[in-house]
Amino acid sequence: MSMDTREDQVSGDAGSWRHYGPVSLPKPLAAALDAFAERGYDGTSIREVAARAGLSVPGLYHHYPSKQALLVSLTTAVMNELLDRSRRALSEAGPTPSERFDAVVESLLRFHMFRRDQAFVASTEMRSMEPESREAYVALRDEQQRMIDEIIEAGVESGEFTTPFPRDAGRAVATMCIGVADWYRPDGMLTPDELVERNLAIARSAVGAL
Amino acid sequence: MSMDTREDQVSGDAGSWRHYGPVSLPKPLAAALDAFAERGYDGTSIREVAARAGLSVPGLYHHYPSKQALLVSLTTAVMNELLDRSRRALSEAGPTPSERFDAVVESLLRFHMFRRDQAFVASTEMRSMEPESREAYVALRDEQQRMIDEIIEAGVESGEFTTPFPRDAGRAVATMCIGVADWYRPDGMLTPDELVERNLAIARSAVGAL
DNA sequence: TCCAGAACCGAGCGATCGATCGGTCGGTGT
DNA sequence: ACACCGACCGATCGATCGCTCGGTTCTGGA
Repeated sequence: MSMDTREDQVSGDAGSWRHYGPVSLPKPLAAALDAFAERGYDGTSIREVAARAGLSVPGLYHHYPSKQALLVSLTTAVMNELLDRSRRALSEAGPTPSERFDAVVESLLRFHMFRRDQAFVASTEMRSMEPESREAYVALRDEQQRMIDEIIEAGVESGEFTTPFPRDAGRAVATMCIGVADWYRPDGMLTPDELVERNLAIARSAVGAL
Repeated sequence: MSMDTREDQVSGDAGSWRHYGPVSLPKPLAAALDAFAERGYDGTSIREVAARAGLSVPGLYHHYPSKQALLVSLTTAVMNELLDRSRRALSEAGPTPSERFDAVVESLLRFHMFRRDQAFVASTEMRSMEPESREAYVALRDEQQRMIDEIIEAGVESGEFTTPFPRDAGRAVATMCIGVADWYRPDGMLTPDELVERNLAIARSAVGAL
């Protein structure tokens, strides 16, 4: 199927950071994602993943050396895509903190809608990851948080944001965006665009945007 | 130890809704709580729980009929205490939506700080609960959400809150409060009172409180 | 003093877990 | 023609899972 060697880790969509195609993950990873999202990492057997991938158990182990490797590949791909999209959103945004804030928050919101399962699995199964992989994941997560915090601080300095508690507001905004993965349903009453508009407005008021 | 028959489910603290004593859970439940918080429900063996409780496996099964019963008792106790404290906070609060909003949000914030592990386990292990128990849990959760939503709606009607999206703001506020359990650490730099003050201010601005 | 019942335990049940062994099979290069 | 390799699988490994059987020990009331 693939004409090149490495296409595993990256689900890289080269289009706009706003556009989300279907998931585009190797079949075993997609199977693991579905199973982990439904039953959790420890609640999912390697046999279940193999069956969903249309493989035997040894067939699955031919592609991935362990159950843990499935989880690590999954979470790594998730965080890389999230950071990549956030950076692209920032690079297209205007120079003011307000514009940059809107860009990152919108990117975060959209990601947690359209990559809901991946984001959910990654954040809930952090504790199932071995220390080394978990630290790498946390580092990427912190990087995302830092992006938000720095923009908010810049906005407070420039006077565009009036919050007396920039750090706490930053955490609240990130929590709200990540929380989208907990409740968003594609068949909900509001369109993604409407949800982005509303939650972005709430995020703005949380930092005291004028 | 206990002078009466039933003291299991309820950890009821009769004092102020603001005051939190130590956890006060039967030893097996406390053991299950610690283990579930660390490794998750499926990642925890019944032997691990028994060992932490200072019991043999049959000794543990003498008190609780199944692993699932441990989880159900735990989550039921959590939600009952949360709702009880929220209702007491409301009953002590003034009549205006602003006062009532502050009371529920402060109660939610404090609960997720001082009952961090219980709240965390309850919300993350929802999917490990059998349908019947999960529905009961979700019902209590929805009741808590409804408390917030109704207050916000009343505040919008009275003109005290200016948010154009009351439902979305309500979800954002609840998400922020519940998210406290994800990051709060007792040895953090800010005191619980400071964190309540800051996050309450953020919650107020999320609903457009004047 | 006796005993009923609560509280507990060592041993082990069948089932399932993650992982592996020793292969088969089809396609590719020479 | 033949060696080779990636892709895959049936069978099974030892370990561990949730749970139970058949007991023993502890304790308070009659």
